[in-house]
Amino acid sequence: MQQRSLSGDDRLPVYQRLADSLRSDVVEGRLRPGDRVPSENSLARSYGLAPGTVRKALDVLVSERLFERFHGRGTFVRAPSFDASLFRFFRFQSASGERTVPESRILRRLVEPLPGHVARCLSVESGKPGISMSRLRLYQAEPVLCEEIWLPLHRFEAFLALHSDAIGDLLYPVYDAACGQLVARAEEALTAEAASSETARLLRIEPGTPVIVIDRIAKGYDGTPLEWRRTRGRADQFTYQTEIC
Amino acid sequence: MQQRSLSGDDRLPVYQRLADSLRSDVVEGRLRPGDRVPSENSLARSYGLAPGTVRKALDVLVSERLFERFHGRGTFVRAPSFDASLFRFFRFQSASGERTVPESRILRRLVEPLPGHVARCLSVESGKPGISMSRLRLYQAEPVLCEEIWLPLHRFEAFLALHSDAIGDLLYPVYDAACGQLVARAEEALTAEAASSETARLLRIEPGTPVIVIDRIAKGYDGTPLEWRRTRGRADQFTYQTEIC
DNA sequence: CTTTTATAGTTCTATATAGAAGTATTGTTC
DNA sequence: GAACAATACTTCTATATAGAACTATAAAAG
Repeated sequence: MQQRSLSGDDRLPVYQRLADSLRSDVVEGRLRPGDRVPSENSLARSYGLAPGTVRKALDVLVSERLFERFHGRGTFVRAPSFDASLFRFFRFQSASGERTVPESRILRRLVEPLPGHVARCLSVESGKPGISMSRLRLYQAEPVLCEEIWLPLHRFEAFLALHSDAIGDLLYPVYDAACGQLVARAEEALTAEAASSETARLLRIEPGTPVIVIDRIAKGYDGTPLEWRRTRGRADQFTYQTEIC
Repeated sequence: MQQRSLSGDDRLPVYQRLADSLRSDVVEGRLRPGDRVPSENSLARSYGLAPGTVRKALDVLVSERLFERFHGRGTFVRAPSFDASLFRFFRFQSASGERTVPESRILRRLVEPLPGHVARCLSVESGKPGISMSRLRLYQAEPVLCEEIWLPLHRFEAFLALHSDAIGDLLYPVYDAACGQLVARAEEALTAEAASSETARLLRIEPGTPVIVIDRIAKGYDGTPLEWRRTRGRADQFTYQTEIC
């Protein structure tokens, strides 16, 4: 274990610089989700720091939800979890109450120029080619959500080549495996609107009925936007709960 | 400064027990929002603990957003802020873009038996008397939100006696001043529905238009539910933004 | 093979200490 | 009075150390 030193602005506290260093280990792929982070003592040795300082750096990353710690086992890079976010809020009343990932059915997948508002969100020039998808999500054979998804083609060419039945119910693992694109976090914006005829047909509801609309921009560890997604679902099956203070 | 000792389950870590002790100082009113918390050193002295242990206890309470610290100034009991929560999400397009508290107009205030679902949320028996209010909130003379509010009468009798013009645009300061009821946090549940004729009339929209519905239960520092509130606003002026990971 | 025991690793708690960095007040100088 | 300097107080950073608590693996015992 060789001696390592901290780069970056040396006016910053040491624990911050160590946190930055470890964070960039994740951003640049030297540490991947699920990987074990070196132990506090070994980090202290290899950086020549006091254990307390190392621990404080890890505190930062744990509170960012980038790492997670387990008493006696170690510290690990946390794997982000997204679908909880959607399916905690849409309550698809299963009599039993168990939570399963809904079935996904891709209705359409083709290459088209990215529309302006999507291109802006993805930080690419408007008109550049993108992959456009329509997806329907079903719960116990009932359609519950419909989605429009856009990907920038230059990052996801390998995705086009995939057979439809090679794509499971979750997309992000496929993005990783086929295109090397890791989704780290996402920004969501929630609103409501009256169902268009198209949406109403897909969700089998009356046009004009309120639907919840969730726009999501998924980003990599380095912050580059990877996917734009708009999800619609029946408002009467939706509640978002939160605590404020 | 006399020696103090920690009560509670002595199998818990010392810093947790100190955090519990300070938290109950807030719950039981010995420390109020805005108050200064004794300094880390003086807490260490008075409890006979190492400064690092005290600091760790304060870390807990800061991360709970109960306290806030200022480098060089001190540690204080944080005053909760609620209206940000609503008005960050309803964007009432003011050309200028400044954020002001909307005007409030109480349309109705009377004593009625609490309906079942409200009584349950307020942890009182169904049928017990409550204060029922309708309130309209206006932004630049435009009605933007309408609210139904219920209070348990036995805690808010003094509120009935108030003249209408003694009630400002914000209710929680009045609850505190008139009834000694401090709101510490709230649980909110958000959904959408089609506007009823009543709601449509108040908000000056077409019946059937999607509206956002926010149910809120406001609670005191000790967790007792104090107020039930249902707020409705035009969905087309609403977005809720969040980051997930 | 199963169970128990030892051991080595991990995070977690707690102490003690020293000084840096930031803020508010008080006193001094002009 | 205004500007500056000294001060006392605050939180913040960093070090060093010791042992508790927990987990996984390896060794020993049955």
